[in-house]
Amino acid sequence: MNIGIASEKSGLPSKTIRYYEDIGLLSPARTGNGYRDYSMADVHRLRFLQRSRSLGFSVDECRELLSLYHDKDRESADVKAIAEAKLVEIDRKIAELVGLRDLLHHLVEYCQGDERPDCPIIDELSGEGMVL
Amino acid sequence: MNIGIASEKSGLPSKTIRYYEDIGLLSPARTGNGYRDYSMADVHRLRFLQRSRSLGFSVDECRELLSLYHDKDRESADVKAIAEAKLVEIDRKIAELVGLRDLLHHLVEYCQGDERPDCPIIDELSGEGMVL
DNA sequence: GGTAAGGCTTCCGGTTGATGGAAGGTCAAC
DNA sequence: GTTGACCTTCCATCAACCGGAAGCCTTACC
Repeated sequence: MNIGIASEKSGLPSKTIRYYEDIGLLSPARTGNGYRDYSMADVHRLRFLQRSRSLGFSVDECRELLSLYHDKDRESADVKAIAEAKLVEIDRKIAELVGLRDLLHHLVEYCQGDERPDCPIIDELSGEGMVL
Repeated sequence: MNIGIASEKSGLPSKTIRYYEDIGLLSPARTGNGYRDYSMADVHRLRFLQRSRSLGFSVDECRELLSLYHDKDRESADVKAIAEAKLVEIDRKIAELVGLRDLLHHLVEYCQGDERPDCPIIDELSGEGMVL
């Protein structure tokens, strides 16, 4: 199957699929004319990558998950550890963003948003604010 | 004042300060020996940048905020609009991450995390899961 | 047989926001 | 006079791709 079809089936752009091949995440067969030829197993692998990436795993983590996926003797604890680390990281990111939002929200509320030049947001950024 | 001092005073690494100059965010004077020579106004500008970036504004948004900062006739509404757009974006990012966390959390809870190979996380990623 | 469209190939460059390092000039102290 | 800290420029690298150019391959249509 050509890359266009693999792209449709996996939900990944062709560009991304070639990129994943470049960095060694898969190596499809080639037909006589030099076209890449994807098997169903390749597509499966691509979908795995698409799902993992959309769950926030980095490409390197995906690489690790893929090797665990193919390791029939894997221990589920190994997979769980990766997922839990990711969870902690996501929680940290959320907390950081919430803090950011609260601060920004506070500033926006205090800003009149009219035609006058007084602006607590600018004051804050310039170091003359009362919040930070 | 040399870049090292400006770095200390602004809280930005020297590398970053030079980078900001490269992309046209400031242009300090030079002394006879070719060293950059920062004024207090430069340092003020750098702190403004440091604060804006840490509030999640992109470099281009910082550029815009800086020009509003120096525009004595600015309307606070202009600044507020930028901040509000950023707020919406941050909220969207938070919602996305929360969704991600919930899903991942769900998977981690269902995973035994023992020495056996059965793993709902891998099942999910491989498309054999029950959640997605 | 010609040709036009669309899909495929490789390769190169750009994105964002810096960061690391090499090679070399400068300055202050001992 | 030489060490060490600081400064300069330039070039490369990171993640995870995306866009586009130049050039094959295949298929359809006349």
